[in-house]
Amino acid sequence: MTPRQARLEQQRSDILHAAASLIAERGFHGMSMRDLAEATGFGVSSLYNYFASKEELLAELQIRAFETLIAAANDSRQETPDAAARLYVFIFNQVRYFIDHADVMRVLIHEAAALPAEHRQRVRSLKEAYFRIGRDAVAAVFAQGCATPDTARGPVEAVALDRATYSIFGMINWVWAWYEPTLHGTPEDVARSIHSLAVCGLVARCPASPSQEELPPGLAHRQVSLLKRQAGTK
Amino acid sequence: MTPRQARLEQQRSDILHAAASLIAERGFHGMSMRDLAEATGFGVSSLYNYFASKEELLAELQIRAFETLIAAANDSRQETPDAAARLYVFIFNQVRYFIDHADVMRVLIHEAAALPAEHRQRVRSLKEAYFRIGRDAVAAVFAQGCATPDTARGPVEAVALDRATYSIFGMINWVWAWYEPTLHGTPEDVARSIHSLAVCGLVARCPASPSQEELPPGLAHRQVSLLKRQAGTK
DNA sequence: GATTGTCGAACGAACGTTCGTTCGTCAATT
DNA sequence: AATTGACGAACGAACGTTCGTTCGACAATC
Repeated sequence: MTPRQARLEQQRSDILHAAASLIAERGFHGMSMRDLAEATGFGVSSLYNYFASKEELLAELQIRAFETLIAAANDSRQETPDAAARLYVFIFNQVRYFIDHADVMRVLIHEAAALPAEHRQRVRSLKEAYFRIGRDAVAAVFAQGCATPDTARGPVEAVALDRATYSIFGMINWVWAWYEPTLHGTPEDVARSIHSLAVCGLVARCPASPSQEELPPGLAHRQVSLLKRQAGTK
Repeated sequence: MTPRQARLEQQRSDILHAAASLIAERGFHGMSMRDLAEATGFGVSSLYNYFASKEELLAELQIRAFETLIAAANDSRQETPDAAARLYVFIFNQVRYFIDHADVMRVLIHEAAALPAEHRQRVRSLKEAYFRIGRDAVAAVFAQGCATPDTARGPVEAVALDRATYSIFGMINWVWAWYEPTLHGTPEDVARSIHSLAVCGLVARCPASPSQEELPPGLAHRQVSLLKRQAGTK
């Protein structure tokens, strides 16, 4: 990659960072290109050297975010054979990512509908791919639980599995709305609470508590950065 | 109430209905007063006979919604002595309300930050009051679970209780993002899935399954309507 | 019972501002 | 000499809001 392209990519990334912050604060329609220009230090018109329109800027932001999320989830997929532990890794990765990039998270959740129809489909398919990864992790835990001798549950229907998966995503996605580092513990605490609720529930005796044992420090704890910055900047 | 006032209230309610739908679709900043005028059949300026500003319209929408939610939750609070069953009623009420009024729900979740500072505080206190109701229900289930002899859990710390409560709210609040009546079962199915996940988890043997027994058909199933319409008008 | 006055309610037009976007220019880099 | 990238100026459109006016219903007056 020529230094020309590197510099261009760097500045596109900077603009996306600033845009994520502003959109998270005021919504897509609430952020003006003049706001974004002031935040980045560019003139208003210079932004159009990097993105064709305001909408394409939003689309690029969401696409990059989901691609990063999917890559991180895939990387740490087959680390451990235990289903409950794998689910914990999945939950923790996403929780920490959302806590580290709260503004991007808000954009992902809030502004899917603001996209033009063309980019909508691309983002939706990425979202569905990510959902399937999560559902596989949930299904594995489900199957493992059903295999225990003292439960008489039959095989889980697909609809119920979908509902359970969406509910678990709900717990994770809602973190942006309430989490305060000074009030609610570490990201690990949050991930443990969610995982424990998902696997064991509020009152049941928990047959699998993988939250205690430490995670492999490699891929699972790898720092995922949505909009990658060049080394040395900021 | 004089028929004059009744008519005025009726039309305020109509406008709020239309606004909820438009804001849910495009966001607060994405809805223009001209859009709202066209949707309601009023002229643009006539809207200002009913609301002082666009922001006050949003504030009124949110305040009414939370007041309705709180009233419904309070009504069905002490129906049954069983903690798990009470939690189910709480979950089901909110799930059904969100399914019936998906647009209002989206406004509540998305547009809290768009409020001016004055109304912000009022909405926030309502939200906190509602949270406390939910947390009490969760705490009761927690305490009941801890009392069972085969678990060795100590008393639940306040922080963990908060995290669990927020997570359960997350499952419920996320429903708007995925629920499709033709794909994901009835509202009762959704509430049962969430409640089962909250109380029993994915794999644990469930000590309390109150979802099977029917609910009292009175207050718990009472239809809650956010923006009350006069009888007889569509 | 006709006339008059009051007032709420709805409107079109226009306000000043801000929106996203385009264009021509010009300095800096290659 | 050629290309890139940053810029201010300007565009038409749309924004939230205000204004003056009009219309029709209802009570009080004659």
